[in-house]
Amino acid sequence: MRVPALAATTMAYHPFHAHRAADFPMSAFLAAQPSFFPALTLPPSGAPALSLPGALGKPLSEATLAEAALHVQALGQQAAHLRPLKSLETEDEVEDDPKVILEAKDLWDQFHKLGTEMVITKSGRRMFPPFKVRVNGLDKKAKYILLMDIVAADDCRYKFHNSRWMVAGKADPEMPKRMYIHPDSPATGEQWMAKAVTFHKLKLTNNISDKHGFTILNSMHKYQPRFHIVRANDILKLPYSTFRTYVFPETEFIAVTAYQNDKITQLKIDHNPFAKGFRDTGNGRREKRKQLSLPSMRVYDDQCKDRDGGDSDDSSSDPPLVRESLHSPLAADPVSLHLIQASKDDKSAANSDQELERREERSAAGSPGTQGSGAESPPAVKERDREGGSGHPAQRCHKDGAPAKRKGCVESDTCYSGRSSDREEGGGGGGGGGGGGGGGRRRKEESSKDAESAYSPLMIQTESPSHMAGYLQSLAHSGLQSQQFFNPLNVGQPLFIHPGQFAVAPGAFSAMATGMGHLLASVSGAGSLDPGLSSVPVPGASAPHFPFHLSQHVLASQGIPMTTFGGLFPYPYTYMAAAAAAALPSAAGATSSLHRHPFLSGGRPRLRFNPYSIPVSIPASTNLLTTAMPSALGGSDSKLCSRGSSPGSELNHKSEGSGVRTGAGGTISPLSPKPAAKEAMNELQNIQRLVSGLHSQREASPGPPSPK
Amino acid sequence: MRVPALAATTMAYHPFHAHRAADFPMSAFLAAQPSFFPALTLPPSGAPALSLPGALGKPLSEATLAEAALHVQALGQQAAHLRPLKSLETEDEVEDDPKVILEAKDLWDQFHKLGTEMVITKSGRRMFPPFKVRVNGLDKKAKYILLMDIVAADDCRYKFHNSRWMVAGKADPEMPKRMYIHPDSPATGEQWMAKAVTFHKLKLTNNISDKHGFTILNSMHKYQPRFHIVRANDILKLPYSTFRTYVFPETEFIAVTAYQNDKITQLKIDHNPFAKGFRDTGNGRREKRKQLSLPSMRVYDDQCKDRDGGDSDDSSSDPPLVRESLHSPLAADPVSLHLIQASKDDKSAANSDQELERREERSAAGSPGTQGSGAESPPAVKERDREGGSGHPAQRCHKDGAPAKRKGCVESDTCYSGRSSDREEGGGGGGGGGGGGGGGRRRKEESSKDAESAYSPLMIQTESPSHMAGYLQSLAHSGLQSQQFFNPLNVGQPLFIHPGQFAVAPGAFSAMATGMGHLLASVSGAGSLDPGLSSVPVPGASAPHFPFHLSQHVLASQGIPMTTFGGLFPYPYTYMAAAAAAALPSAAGATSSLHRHPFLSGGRPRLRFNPYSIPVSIPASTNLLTTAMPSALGGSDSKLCSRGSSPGSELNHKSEGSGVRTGAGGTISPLSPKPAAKEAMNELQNIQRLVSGLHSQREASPGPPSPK
DNA sequence: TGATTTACCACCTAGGTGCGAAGA
DNA sequence: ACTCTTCGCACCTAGGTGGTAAAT
Repeated sequence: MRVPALAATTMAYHPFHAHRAADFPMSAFLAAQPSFFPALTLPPSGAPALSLPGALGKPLSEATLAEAALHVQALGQQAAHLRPLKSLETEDEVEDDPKVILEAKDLWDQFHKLGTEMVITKSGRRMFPPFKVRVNGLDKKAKYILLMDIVAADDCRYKFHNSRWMVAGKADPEMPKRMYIHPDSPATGEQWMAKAVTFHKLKLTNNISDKHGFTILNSMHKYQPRFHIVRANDILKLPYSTFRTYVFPETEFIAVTAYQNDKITQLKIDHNPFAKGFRDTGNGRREKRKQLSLPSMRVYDDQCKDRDGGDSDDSSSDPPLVRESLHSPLAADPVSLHLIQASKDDKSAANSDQELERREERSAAGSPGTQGSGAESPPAVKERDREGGSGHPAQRCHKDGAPAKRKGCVESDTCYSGRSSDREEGGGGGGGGGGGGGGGRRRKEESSKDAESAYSPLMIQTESPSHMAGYLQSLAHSGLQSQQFFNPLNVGQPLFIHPGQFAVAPGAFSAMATGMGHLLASVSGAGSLDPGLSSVPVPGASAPHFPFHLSQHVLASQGIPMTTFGGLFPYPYTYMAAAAAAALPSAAGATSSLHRHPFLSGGRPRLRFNPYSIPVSIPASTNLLTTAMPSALGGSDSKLCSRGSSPGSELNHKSEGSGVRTGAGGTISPLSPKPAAKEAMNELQNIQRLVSGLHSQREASPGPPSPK
Repeated sequence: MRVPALAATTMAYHPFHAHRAADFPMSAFLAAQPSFFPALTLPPSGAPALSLPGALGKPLSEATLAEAALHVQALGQQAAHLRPLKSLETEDEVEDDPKVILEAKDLWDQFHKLGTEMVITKSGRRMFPPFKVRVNGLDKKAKYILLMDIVAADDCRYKFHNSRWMVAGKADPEMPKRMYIHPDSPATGEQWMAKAVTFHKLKLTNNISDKHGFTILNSMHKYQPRFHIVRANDILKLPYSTFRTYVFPETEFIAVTAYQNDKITQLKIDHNPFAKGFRDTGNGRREKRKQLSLPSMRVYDDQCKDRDGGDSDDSSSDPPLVRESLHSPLAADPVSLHLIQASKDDKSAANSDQELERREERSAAGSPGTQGSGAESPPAVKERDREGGSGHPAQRCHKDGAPAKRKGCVESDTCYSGRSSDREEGGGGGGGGGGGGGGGRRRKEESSKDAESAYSPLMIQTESPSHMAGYLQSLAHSGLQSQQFFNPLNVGQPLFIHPGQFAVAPGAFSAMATGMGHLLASVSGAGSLDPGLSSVPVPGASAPHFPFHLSQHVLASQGIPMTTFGGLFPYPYTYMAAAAAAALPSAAGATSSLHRHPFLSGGRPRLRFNPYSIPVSIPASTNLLTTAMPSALGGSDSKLCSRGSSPGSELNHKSEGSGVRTGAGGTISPLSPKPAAKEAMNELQNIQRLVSGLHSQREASPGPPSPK
């Protein structure tokens, strides 16, 4: 147990890319890299529920940042150090150190291996493996707002051909993405930690005219869900707050209007209670899917009825998640077993009783077949940071093949996590190793430019009402139902450990996160690559549009057009940080980052903005600047995590041999605050351009991010 | 249209009655009287969405109060004056003037006429006519918390014998009642006003060990739902905020474990979509209820699918409400028709477009059979107030029979709104006039004592966190689902007009409400009586228990024991004001009041407190003091509103002849602040007694309240 | 025996699923 | 042909209703 695998992440700058009218690909960039801005990811192993100062909102000097980064780096290599560091005081008077665990990680992994597909319909469709996480390490009394959004994972459009996902051209323009604020927000850390936080209310649609506030996606495009934690007691303060973003690569998916991969269909039918009618239980379910002998029926919903305490989010009808590894033949992959086992091991943040209970449940119910014995050596990750410094490669391969960069598509037939149609396809038992797609081929499309340190790590905690207030008020947290089901055992445990939990100078991490840190390192569990980091502070936005999406249903019911949100952003600067996710075996390799305003500000109805877009009213005149992470780092990854790996299609598919857990060779990506500033400026300008109708097409600039 | 009927209410002091261990009957008192503390009720007719200063929390001199009262009085007689008064500045910088309309009032009326029954089950049961209101007059930007609770309506236990509800003894001890905070709270006035606010998530149960946070009621006991509006941007501030309470007498009901009155059963089946399976639609519904020929099927759910915009509250499965008068034979009561018509008339707060739209819908969809032509001469009500002044009888008989006092039960076979088993029982068309119960017999059980103005209109807006914070945090507004259905036409329109909308000295009314005003007059629509008013400031409570019930489901899911709430109250003083509800024909005669902490503080598990109970730690040594409203005022009422009227069983059952609309002879009840003060003191003492285990039995003191 | 209370059930409403035919 | 998209459906999950019969 306790694989001390840590991956230090570095910063990467991605050129601001405006290939879509009024659509800021920012989100896409971030999504492209499993890890975003500065953030630390550590294996939960041995990490008790640290309540270290996760101070937010304080600017930090670069020097401090550097130190912090170093600290992180050091820590990143020895998770054991986490505990002793715990005794630091926070700046914000609030001690938190969020740790996020993806629920039903094994189920997600099963889908991920096949190439997850999510149906999008006009009327809105839920995600099937429900996006559900458990959060620990929050300050009990402090209030938090939890959100999630779904951003483009790359620039490609796909097609499912010959049982494989192939890149089918460049991505279509993205509709502005919305931040889905968990209906229980804001709530105290204690409340959030009391139960799993689910977002099953979030619905996906392909209806660009959707009035419900659902997330509009493009069919046949790849997306990456993201989870954000913001310490704020009022949604009105969201814009001025620091975001801690967590990305679980295994939740990546391709939006479809109809399932393409029969295996995915079968997996959905096998695990989604609502599709029970299609199971081969003797009843007359539809034809099709006969070939795939799927003896493992009802694995998902059995023993899943909500445990007491239910989960959060609202509504009632949310099917229970698989508590542990499924015995479905598709899940019999050896790799799965290993990962699952690991999951059981990671016991980070074992402070709360409930957490302990959860663990116990997990262990007790653990499915023998899928869980091996934890303690695989996690990938040793290196971290290097600071402005202009060389990048630190964030290891990441937590059961996945070639991580690499995402952005950019090669219009070839490179398969997307094609899935080992051959492997583990057969029936019951353990499947073969990594099957599937093309080799780990990756491209660095993001052109990294250096921006002048035009702005310093300014952490403008603007508390002024601003014009946004109006929008906010009209939305103000609208309570929705709290979920009552879903209480599966914690299968996947996030390996991410927030910087706050490290004993760096008080507030160091927070400062980084809020102001310009961007130095946080992320620990990648299995030697996964793509430690892409990007920090994109955007100066001078002053538009009043409220980019948050409080609640799809609520808004819809209130007749509040989603278009009300989005629009120009009222901040002088916006930061976005990304860190490689820790990918310890079994732990949900969440990629997290600290940044500000990760949401889109897609105001004008027709002008589409990505969640990270921040239209500003500054005279347009420059070009984009984005730091690209070394996407082709996956050398070692290829071995352990190789799998389909077309330029834009190999995030984390199919976990391979057990070797995954051992940090594959890591590449170092640059991690410095300055570049971020420059980038911000550039982004701003870019935004300007976009706003003014000038759509610049982002070009892929291969090569690792240039640290400045 | 626009029946200018106005009823001025006066204050009545009811003796504090402690017939139940640790249970403060305060709530019962309030519930007993349709009107509570100082508050104004005015017909919405001609009253555009006034945004008058509804300043809260400012003390006012008695002189001012007197003036205000006079003003109110004058206004009460001429609704037209309302508009000009609108241009006053508020003290709180917030302008609001809440007006509440009960949705599906006609349906409620139908039930009320028969004697509404609500099933309570171990697993929790919703209320059927869903408690749903529309709110107007709120400050668009200010944030409000909306709540509701259900308090005992009297001291009796009932039994259904010979098709009649008879008093069957004294009430059993009440379990602590919880405040059900609407899950969307806090939200802006704009949000609240955008759609109907429903509380269908609130569930009733008879399981005293309920862990879901449902409202625990005693079977065979009568209850009165109440609605509260609190201007506060944080639930944490609830304890220190002013409550504006609205009571809709027609929502009174008797809790049962199984329906007693077949007519009620049939009405439920006819209108509750979920009971559609029991309708006589040829299908094989259960036997029984064959006798009641009920041709009006599906009246409720037809054309009721939620209009866009849905209603608020959460969850999804909330059946739509009848938009207008139902054509069910049971609804054919002539009185109903009249009232309904009136309801259509009141257009107060016609400022918002949506409001206008609603009205249009209402008119358009109005059911001919049940709605007559508005413009019935509203009951001219007289109001007299001021300290020690003679009481002003709040006319109230809004389709109901003898209002009278509630508290106290006569263990005889006096029938409870027995209902006109004979009348309108027959079939389809319009029914007869008021059928039913016994004559308007009422008793003044509350002994009115004069208390020295020991305390002044203190409006302690305690903003300190207090110990309650802890509880609050653990509860903090938990978002629940927003409702998506229910969008019937606005059938019932509240006649209540908050004092704030009158042009008295700025803050005058608010002061009254918050501090000790207790002078607010309430306009009672139909010459109903029971203008009972009671103000009960309770000094020196300091317990930390949090009496709020954020969300049943949420709390339950979070495993937060409801017992956490309740307990001693952390305020030095608590005021409760009651005003007679305006009972214009058709308008939902909501009784409203301004007061603080209307919720219970029932801390000790076994010691039950009523919502208004405020255990204090002051040395016990005095006796109760409650101002009793002239319950026997109903001379004219008897004629118009007579109906079953056993001491504790004749709140508002069966609307009688059309005369209801014309202010029946009004009796004047005393309305003065001083008495209130005294009462407060007495109540305090009473509380003391209760806390110390001394249970004093309240005795009915006949006769109108003795103003000081 | 009679008054209530419970547990269980059939029947509904709501709405989440993938299927499969029909479009585009 | 193909590749997607759309729409109505059958089948489920969730859970709200009163009936019924048994229990209290």
